[in-house]
Amino acid sequence: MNAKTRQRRPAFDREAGVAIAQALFHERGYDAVSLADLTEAMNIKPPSFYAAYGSKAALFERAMLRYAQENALPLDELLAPDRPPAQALPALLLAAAEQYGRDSLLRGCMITEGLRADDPAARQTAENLANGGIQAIRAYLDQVSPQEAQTLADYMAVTLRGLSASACNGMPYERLMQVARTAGRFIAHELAEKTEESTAASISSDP
Amino acid sequence: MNAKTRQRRPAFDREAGVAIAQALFHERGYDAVSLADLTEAMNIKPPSFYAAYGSKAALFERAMLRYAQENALPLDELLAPDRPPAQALPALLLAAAEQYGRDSLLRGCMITEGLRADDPAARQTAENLANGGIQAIRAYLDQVSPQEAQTLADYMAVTLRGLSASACNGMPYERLMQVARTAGRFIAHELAEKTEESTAASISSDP
DNA sequence: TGACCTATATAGTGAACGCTACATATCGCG
DNA sequence: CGCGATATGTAGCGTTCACTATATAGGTCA
Repeated sequence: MNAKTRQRRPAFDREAGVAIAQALFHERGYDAVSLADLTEAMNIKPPSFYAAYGSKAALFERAMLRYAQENALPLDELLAPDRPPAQALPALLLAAAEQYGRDSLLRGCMITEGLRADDPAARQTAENLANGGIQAIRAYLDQVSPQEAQTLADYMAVTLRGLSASACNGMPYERLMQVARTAGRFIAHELAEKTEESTAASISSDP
Repeated sequence: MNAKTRQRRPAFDREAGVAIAQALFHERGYDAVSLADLTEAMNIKPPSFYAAYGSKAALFERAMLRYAQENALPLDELLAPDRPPAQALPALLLAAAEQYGRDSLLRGCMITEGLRADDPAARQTAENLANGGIQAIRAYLDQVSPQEAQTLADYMAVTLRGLSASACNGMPYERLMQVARTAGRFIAHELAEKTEESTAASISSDP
């Protein structure tokens, strides 16, 4: 008993509470989920809630971080620097559409939709996470296609937000995927033309 | 009479009130605008508000109808049946981006963003108007490019929603326009290829 | 055991929400 | 001028919001 000086009694599983909150926030959005909704879903009372999480906004941040870790797109793999953009960007769009439309209840991107929260603190949290994703795309494009980086990054941002919003508004999975395929094909065509124009340019042999 | 403790002003301009509400709802969204915000902006008291408009949701509907009449994109002209889609669809995207990003305060599409209202009645109103726009695009494409109508209509819907969401989240006007130009060029390229493929094919001349 | 400590439930807090009962002020009309 | 109809201001309705003061139940240690 020397090692454990004092054991915290886990009267209720706090991580499980974060998971419950994550689902509720993803399903309905930050503002539409009330304290009463959360405490009822967790089967606890408000004082336990505040002892465990501090505030609704703080729990939202934990829920979004959990979402980012468990559900966010693997940008590191999708946007590996040795991957040509004509392959990476369509793959990213497909992966996004697949995730946004997969679960009929948890539609869209929790972070992207969190940008619309009325609460400033919650919105700021979402903005920080969303900026991370956008900057990852931008950093990748700065390496592989610096001339078109800004335009392509903005096009990706707009398309991803449109996919998330459309998913939230009920566009079926198959049609979301079809739009992602279409946008990906557009990008691939555009990049193919650019490559043809600059024929003898940097030839990065792909493994 | 000690003093006229209560003064009453002449009747206020109800249409002007709708215009004020339209601006507030567009700027902040339905849920983020409270009755206190509305009555303060109109310089009236709640009973006058309810005598004039019935409810917050009813005023939102009037404000969105006003928006649709005054600010909505001229789909009839942009999507005239005799206009080729390779010209009409990019023009629609450009017009949308132009409108969504023009006013730094009234960003995005009021109807599209109204789809996110928590209040069911307000959301239903927005959905009815939004469906009208989508169906106009779909009806145009059914005429001019029936084979690709569904996919192109969905692509347009996703891109328009992405443009509106990105505008609301602060993407600058010039970058919105650049994304719209890019997406429009993608569509034009795609449709040009389709036309080349079916050059000598069955030319079912529609009158 | 019994002091100690933490997490819990009871039962609220004040503020803001959309909305309204009521009395009073203004207007059109004779 | 007076009367009815109407619209407005004062004041407050009931509800819900995020959040908390207080006391107790239950586990951990001496």
